[in-house]
Amino acid sequence: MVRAPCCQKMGLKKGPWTAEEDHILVTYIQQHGHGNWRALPKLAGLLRCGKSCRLRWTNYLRPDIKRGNFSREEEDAIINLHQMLGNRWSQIAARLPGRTDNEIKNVWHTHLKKRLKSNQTEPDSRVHFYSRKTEQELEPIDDSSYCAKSDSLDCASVSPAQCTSSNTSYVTTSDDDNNNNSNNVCVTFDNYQANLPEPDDSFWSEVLSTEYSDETVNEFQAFGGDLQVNMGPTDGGFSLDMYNDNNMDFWFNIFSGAEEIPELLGI
DNA sequence: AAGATCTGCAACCGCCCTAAA
DNA sequence: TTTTAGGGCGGTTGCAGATCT
Repeated sequence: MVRAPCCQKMGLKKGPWTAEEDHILVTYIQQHGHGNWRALPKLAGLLRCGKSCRLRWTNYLRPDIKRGNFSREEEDAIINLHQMLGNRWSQIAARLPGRTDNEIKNVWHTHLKKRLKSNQTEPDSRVHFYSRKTEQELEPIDDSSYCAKSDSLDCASVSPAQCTSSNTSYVTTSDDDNNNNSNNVCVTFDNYQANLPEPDDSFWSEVLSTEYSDETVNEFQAFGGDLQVNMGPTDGGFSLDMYNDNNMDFWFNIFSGAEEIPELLGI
């Protein structure tokens, strides 16, 4: 058997798809499914290679694709996931329903990479919160502040090296947005140290036991590696997610909401 | 107003993995 | 065990529209 060149056969069309081609492809797949991509264009009457058809379908024509701009929440999710997964776009896409790996890859290269680069600071070991207060007015932010100002909050992550065994939590973050012109300021863990207790064993135990059984947590930990907890802003306030370094299939949302996390952090 | 440059994104390329022959 | 087809994936390209000068 000799491998036939996929997209280099004479007479096969390349380049942008026309509305008519889209219609033919969608109609065919709706009626017959896509089964064998290589055979599909011939059966459907398209002068395209199977690979081109597959890409057009998966990246553009699939009915479950969400079109339109990415929300701030989605962008933050991509940034967080990219920190964990690197350029594994398909894995990132799997966690963002309706978005394709190609779309996420484009957003990363055109928006998010620049956003991170322009705001990048030295890596540190502080947890960052943002408020519309001026730096001189730093003070502990109460729950209602978080709720009301969730749209001005940026990325924060809290990552204990071990959920149940560490005495001192390891706290890290990415400094994502020092956007002064919107009067946002960065409130660091250091600034809060007097008022914000470091999350300790009891904090993580409480978080985990609230939502998950011991069995689930044990299974989660059995894969080894560090338990990681990511906290970031969402439309509703905060989302706290737990994942395992060594097995990305383990990904749990612990909380979503404005109230619980500041409360648990003792803010 | 027009040409130059930049930006965003759809599509392609080529490598890799897996299942089947 | 080897070879191949099929499909998945990440990197890159090229074009069209937007913005700048």
